[in-house]
Amino acid sequence: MTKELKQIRVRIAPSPTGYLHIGTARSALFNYLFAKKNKGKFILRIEDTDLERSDKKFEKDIIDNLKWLGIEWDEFYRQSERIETYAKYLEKLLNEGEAYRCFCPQKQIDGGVPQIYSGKCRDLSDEEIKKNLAEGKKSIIRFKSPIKKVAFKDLIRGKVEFDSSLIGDFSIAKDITTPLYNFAVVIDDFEMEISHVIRGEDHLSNTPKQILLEEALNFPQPQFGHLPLILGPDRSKLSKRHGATSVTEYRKEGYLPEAIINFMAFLGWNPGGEKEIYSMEELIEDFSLDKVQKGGAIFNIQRLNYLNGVYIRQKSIEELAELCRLYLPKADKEDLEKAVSLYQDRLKKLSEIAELTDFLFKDVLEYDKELLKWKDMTDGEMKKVLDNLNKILCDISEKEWKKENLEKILMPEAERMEDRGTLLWPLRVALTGKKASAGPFEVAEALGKKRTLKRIQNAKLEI
RNA sequence: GGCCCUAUCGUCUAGCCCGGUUCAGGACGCAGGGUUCUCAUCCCUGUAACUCGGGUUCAAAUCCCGAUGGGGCCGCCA
Repeated sequence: MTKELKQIRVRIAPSPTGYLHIGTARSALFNYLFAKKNKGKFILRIEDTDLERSDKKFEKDIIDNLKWLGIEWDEFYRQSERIETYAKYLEKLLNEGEAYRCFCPQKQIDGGVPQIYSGKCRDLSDEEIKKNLAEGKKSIIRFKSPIKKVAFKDLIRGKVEFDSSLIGDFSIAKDITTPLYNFAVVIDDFEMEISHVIRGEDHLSNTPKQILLEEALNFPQPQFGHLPLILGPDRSKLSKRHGATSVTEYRKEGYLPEAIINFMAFLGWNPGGEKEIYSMEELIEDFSLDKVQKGGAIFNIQRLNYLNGVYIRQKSIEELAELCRLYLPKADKEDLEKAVSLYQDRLKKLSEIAELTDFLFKDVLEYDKELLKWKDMTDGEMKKVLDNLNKILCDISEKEWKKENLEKILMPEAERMEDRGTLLWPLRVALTGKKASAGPFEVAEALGKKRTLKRIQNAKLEI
C-alpha cells in the first residue's frame, strides 16, 4: 500500500482577547518554520467565538505584529464567520445522539477541585428536552464522551495516554450558534485540512477531548506536537505578573524582529551545532521538530538584550537611523545618522538612543563640575587644560574638523601629559556632560567646531 | 486533590536514541585581564551542571525501575 503524501498544513489559532503574546508568537514561529521547511502551508485562524472577550483591536495587534516579525500566512480565517459550519456539525452530533442538551446549572467548584460532569441530562427524553426548551430553560450542548483510553503519539513527547472517564461529558457549545473552543478547533482543523497541530503544552490535556470528537465525527486525526512552555523566572508559565509578555511591548522598547525571532527559536529548540545567530532563512533551513525540547524554558531577558545588540550592530547606519527616528522625533536625517553612528556599539535597545545622545540636541549641558576632573586634578590644572584645548581647537579649520584630524592633533598633546585622561576626560565631559559616552573626537566632529568650542567655554565658566 | 508532561552549569542548551572517545562542549550572565580618557564594542582567561536511590553492565549523563523536585490542565475562556 502506497501512502499518499498529504500536504503539510499547519496553523496558529490565537484568540483576540489580548495583545499578541510572546508564547503565541513562538508557537506561530515554530508552525511557520515547520511549514516552510516542508513546503507546506501556514494558516492564521482567529479564534473569536467568545464575543464577550474578543476585540478587533487585539486582532489587529496580532496581525500587525506577526507581520512585523516576518511570520506571514498563506490563508486566513475567522471563526466568527464560520458559525454555520459549526452549527451543521452540531446538529449532526445532536441528531446522532453523540451530543445532548444539558439543562444543569453551571459546574460547581467543590472545595477548590472542579467536579466531572455527572451526566445527569445524558438520557433526557425528547419530551423532556422539548418541555425544558419551551419553558425557556438555559442549556448548553455536551459531548457524550465514550469511556475509553485515548492514546496518541505526540511528535515531541512520544506516546501519551488519557482515560476519558476522567474527562466526562465536556461542553462543546453554548447553543447551536455559539460553539466552544474544543469543538470549533476540531471542525476547523478538519475543514482546513490541518495535518499537524503544533501548539503549547498547555493544550496537551485538550487533545484527548479533540480526538474523541474527531472519532465521533469520523474525521482523520492530525498529528499532534506539544511545545514546551515559556516560563517566567519562577518557572511558572510566563504571564503578565512576570512583566512584559506581548510582542508589541518589546517592539516599542526597541527590540528588533530579527532578535526576537532568533531568541524565540532558541527557547526550546536547538539545532545542535555551535552557531547561535540565525536568520529566518537559516532557521527554516535547519528546523526540525525532533530538535525541540520537552521541558519548559525560562524567558531570559539578558539573552534577548545580547541578541538585540548583535542585530543592532549588523545594521547599516542608514537603516539604524531610520529605526531610531521614532525615539528622536525632533532630529532630522543627518542628526539621526550622527547619533546612531556614535552609539551603535553601545545600544541594547533602540529606545536607549534618546537618553544616550540627548547632549547632541541641547544648547546648554547640565552636569556637576566635579565630573570634569580627571582623577585628583585641581581647579587650576583644569583651567589650564581647558585653555589649552581651546587654543588648539581654535586653530583647526572647519574644513579639517574631522574625527581623524582631531585625533591626530590632540593625541600627541594628550601623550605629553602624565596620563592621557588629563586632557581627554575633561574634553569628553565638557562635550557630553556624561561620565560614560562615545569618544571625544567623534563627539567633537558630530557637534561641529562652533558648538565644541562653546562647550569648552561653558566648562571654563563652571570652574 | 486527580490526570498528564518533565528533569545536564544561575539561564538557554550540546551530548542521551546507537553505554566506553567527556574528570561533560557552546552561548548568555557573572568575575578577571588585554585594547582604552570613560562606557560600549572587540579579544583572551576563568566560573559553574549530569536531582536522588536502586538495578542492568567489565563500563551509565547515556538503558530499566522507583522516589523526589518542577510544570501544565482540570470553565457554559481559548
